Amino acid sequence: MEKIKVRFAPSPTGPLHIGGARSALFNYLFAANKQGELVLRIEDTDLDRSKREYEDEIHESLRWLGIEWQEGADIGGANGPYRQTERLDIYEGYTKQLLDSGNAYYCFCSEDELEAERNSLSEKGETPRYLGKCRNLTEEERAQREKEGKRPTVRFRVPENQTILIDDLVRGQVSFETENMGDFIIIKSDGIPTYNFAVVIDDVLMGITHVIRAEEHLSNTPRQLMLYEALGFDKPFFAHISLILGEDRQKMSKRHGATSLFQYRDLGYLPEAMFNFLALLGWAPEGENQIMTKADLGKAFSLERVSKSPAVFDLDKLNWLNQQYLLSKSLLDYKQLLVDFVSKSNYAADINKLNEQQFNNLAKSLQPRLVFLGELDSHLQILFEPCQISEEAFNVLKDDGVIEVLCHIKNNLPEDLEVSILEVFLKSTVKELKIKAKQLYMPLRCALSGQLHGMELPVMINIWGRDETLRRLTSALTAIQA
RNA sequence: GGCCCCUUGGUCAAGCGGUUAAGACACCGCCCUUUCACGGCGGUAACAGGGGUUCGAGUCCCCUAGGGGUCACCA
Repeated sequence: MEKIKVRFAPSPTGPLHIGGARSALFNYLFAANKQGELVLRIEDTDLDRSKREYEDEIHESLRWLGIEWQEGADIGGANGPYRQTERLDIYEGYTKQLLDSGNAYYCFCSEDELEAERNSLSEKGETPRYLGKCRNLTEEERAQREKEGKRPTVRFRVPENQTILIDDLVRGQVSFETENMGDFIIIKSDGIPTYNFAVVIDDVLMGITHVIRAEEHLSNTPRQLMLYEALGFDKPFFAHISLILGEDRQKMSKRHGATSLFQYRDLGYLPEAMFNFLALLGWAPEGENQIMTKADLGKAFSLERVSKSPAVFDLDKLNWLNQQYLLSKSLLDYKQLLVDFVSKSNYAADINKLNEQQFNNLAKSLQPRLVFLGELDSHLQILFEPCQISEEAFNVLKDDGVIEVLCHIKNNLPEDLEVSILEVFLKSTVKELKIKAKQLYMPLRCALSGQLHGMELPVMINIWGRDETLRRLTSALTAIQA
């Protein structure tokens, strides 16, 4: 059987978004499942918006996610170049072929004219489209316009009254009528091909067997199919996957908060969690297990199980997955994660001052608590910034008996603040004062950290040291009595 | 607006003519516990509506409604 080959073809006009990442991921998983190959092609025909830095960022984002490809702009390959602006001479021959066969023609209409045409059609309730003004220009008319200095576009002549059928691997058979399509531009007036044209030629020349892309491309597919036909190319299989929506069921956009992959990386999400999460959006494995490695996912993936309906991006689930992956790290790996993450924060120096024992305790205490590494900051703030007592914490401190408990601790705090000694001390204090554990730990936590939640008290006290701990106790007592 | 696609709990989703309609996240409750977490156990909650087809419909067909996509010299 022919080797499966898929591609991900982003436009370098911005950072890699969640949706793009998911398309890349599905392509990758499909290839992995079939022992196929993945091509990474850069569709940079929008000269104004394409930027090399975005291209680099997209490559970097994909690598971070854990996606690998066999051919691409950054690594080359046998079917390059992989940047569309470097393939202009290739497209030229096919344009000529289409022009010669009468499947394409020059169009001299101005953008204003075209817009006016679309508007008037739209007002009449019809599909805005090109009506074909330049469809049958004579040689003379053409020469005349050229002499006037007009730079033409090249349009594809859409066959009339035809039904174009798409056999889509996820959506089944979808049909479009050519009558409301209008001749579309394949070469812009600056000589650069449009997406619909370049994509067809590249997919064919690069040997792509399966085009897996987002649903927004579904309505472009009939145009591409006509191009395959006119050029005499064999068609690949198509699979259009549904979109990812924000919580308000609208297409993901900036107002949905973090939408680029790197924003999640910077927030401290793990690539393996993101990979797992994205794979589960719009696809479901056969079993009930949700936590799956890259290899598991590759083994299990199939287009038949890809959902047709759009999926809402569920941050709660991502958070849960991330926490699960964080929890599964060894202490050593977890510490490395903390070190890397904290190196970019304000507390790098403070962390550096901790001895190994303290850092181990910190890491162990943090591991079951952090959903994503970005939450680290608030914990370190409690540790290294002056105490700010929150309103809820203050309410706890106002309870009966709190002052006695805090005073007792203040007066009896051991000299040696070893964590195990503190644990024993707190436990015996509970017994000694004949109170419930909660009546000791909660007020003490509130007094020292100003918060209701946080790391184990002995760990924090050990890091603060005797002076700082006493200072915090004193100031909390003062605040209560004020 | 035209065209196309989609519709099972709040969310992701299993189901592919006969099920007590899975599972996961979230939520709630209980347990564990040295507070907070982690963990364990349990619970609430769904086939958009209306017509058909069929002995039987979440599953097939039609209509309606809702949502989404697309109609560029953007991809």
